[in-house]
Amino acid sequence: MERNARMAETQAASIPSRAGRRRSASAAQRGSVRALERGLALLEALAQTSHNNLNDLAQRVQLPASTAFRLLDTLQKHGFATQSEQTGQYQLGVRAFEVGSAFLPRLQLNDVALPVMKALMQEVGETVNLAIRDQADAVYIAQVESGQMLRMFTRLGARTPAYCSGVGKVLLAWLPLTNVRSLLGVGPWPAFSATTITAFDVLERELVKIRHLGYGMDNEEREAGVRCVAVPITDATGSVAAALSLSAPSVRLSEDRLQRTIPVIVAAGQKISEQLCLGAR
Amino acid sequence: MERNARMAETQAASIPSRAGRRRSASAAQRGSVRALERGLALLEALAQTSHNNLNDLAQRVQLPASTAFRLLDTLQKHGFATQSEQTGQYQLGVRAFEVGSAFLPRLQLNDVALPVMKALMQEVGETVNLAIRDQADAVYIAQVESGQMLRMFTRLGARTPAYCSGVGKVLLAWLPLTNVRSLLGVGPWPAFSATTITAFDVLERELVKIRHLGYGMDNEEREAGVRCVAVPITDATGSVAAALSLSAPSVRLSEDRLQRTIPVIVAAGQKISEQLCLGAR
DNA sequence: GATTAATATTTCGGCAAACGAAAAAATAGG
DNA sequence: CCTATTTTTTCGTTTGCCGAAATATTAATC
Repeated sequence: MERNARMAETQAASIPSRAGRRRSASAAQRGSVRALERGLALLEALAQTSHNNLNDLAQRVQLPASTAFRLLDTLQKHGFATQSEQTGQYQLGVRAFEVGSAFLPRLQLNDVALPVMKALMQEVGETVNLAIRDQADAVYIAQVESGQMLRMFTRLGARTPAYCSGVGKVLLAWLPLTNVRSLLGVGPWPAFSATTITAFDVLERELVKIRHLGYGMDNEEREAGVRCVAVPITDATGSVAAALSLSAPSVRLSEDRLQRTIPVIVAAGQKISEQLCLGAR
Repeated sequence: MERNARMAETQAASIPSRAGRRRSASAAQRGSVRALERGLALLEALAQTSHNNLNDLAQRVQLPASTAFRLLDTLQKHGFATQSEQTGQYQLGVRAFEVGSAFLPRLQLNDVALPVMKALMQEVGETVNLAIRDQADAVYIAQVESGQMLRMFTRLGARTPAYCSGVGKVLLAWLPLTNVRSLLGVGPWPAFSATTITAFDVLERELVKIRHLGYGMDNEEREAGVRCVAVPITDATGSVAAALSLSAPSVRLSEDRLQRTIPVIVAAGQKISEQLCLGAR
């Protein structure tokens, strides 16, 4: 509260004494370490595409080539980037992967969630995903793919807006409404399909419904032809830590089959939640 | 070649003109961006343990607390770190995971390797791993776990010395011997079990054997009671890009069963390699 | 609930360290 | 062989980082 107030003030008014420095294009955050910020920006740029030459990268992060070079060189020395010997192109390094991998054990994934997810996939025969929330997005952190020929493609670590996905809406549903508003803004948000929710009041009603039912649906809101059912995973403190979802092509997920499937997914979500509580010493 | 010569020279002789600066404790790499280096060090520190308070972190990366604070603050603003609201402890952020996840598609994992790995696991009923080499280590980048009660535990993204693992030795086997020497040094290397190879000449003979047979074994060299068979995966250029392995408790992997299993693994490796060639436009 | 201890955050002046323009070297293309 | 493009190095300038120390915050102890 007090903290938020102060931060907002700092960011908005910013540096009352010294007058002429704010308009420096890339809005140097107050108190941030620029060199690190730039390095991280390069890391993200490297993560986006796999073939990057120096000039492109420099352009994309808005830096002079020589500066980008020095930063990339540093990233490389520490294994966060590599440079192809022949083409000279830059790629993401293994160390980025190693460090990133250390993020997962947070939810006791392998021990708790994955076995249940596998069983669920077996029972229903469709792809099962686990996602957590980051700001206004859902980030997929685990998945068990169905053996079906036609199936959803979601890369691990991929991110999708919360307002238009099953997992996303579930992750928002138990948040105070004011938080939801400050995360998403008041809309309207871009539509990905005919059924995408783009207005705040519609989303609000949807979230109420999700809280009431205990599960959420994505009825082709992100992508035409794809439905999904999502349930919350709660941690030991009782707050929503993640969302479990089952997603399938609409053609395979008739209203009938859907209704029969929902209890199974809900049960799986509860099972994971319970085990998380137990595991929390 | 010419490039290597120059690099070696630069690294070895280094800074012929200016004399007195090299011994500055944390050996500031020539031409590296210090702030970024320090930030990356913090990122790695965050990846090692999940509960980190400021002072511990600062200590571990050898920085004054205020400096570490500023860097962590920057990491946090960009989502690479988070700070627990109540305890104030720092953790790795989702963005680190997202960025790291982008590393995997390099090997067309989901499309090519994983299906074959799944099939292999089904057929043999033991855990299957995929690893790549980074310097003198092997890093696990994919795995399909067996349903067995007793099974190997290897975290994705984990790293193991190359000289004492099946995948590691395979990843070394087709490297020029001089490279192997400069990567590993001349030994002796620490032993993890009774059978760990600790001397260079022993390893050298082992690598010759692996090249000859087309597969490598780890006979409890890393951990007592664990055997594994590993085969190389070659990319479109014909060089060894990764290693595929099957690992199992020795009690389940008798000499007899082992011999019958080897051809299956070799075939799986070849299948992945072939498909990688095709996929390389 | 006052006192102490431990830890997290902010301040601030000095100066190393990062910066970027420009030159040089390497590489590719014609 | 020359030109065009991209990568790498150099170097003088100054900015933005640094870290000691002050302050705020939280937890622990009596």
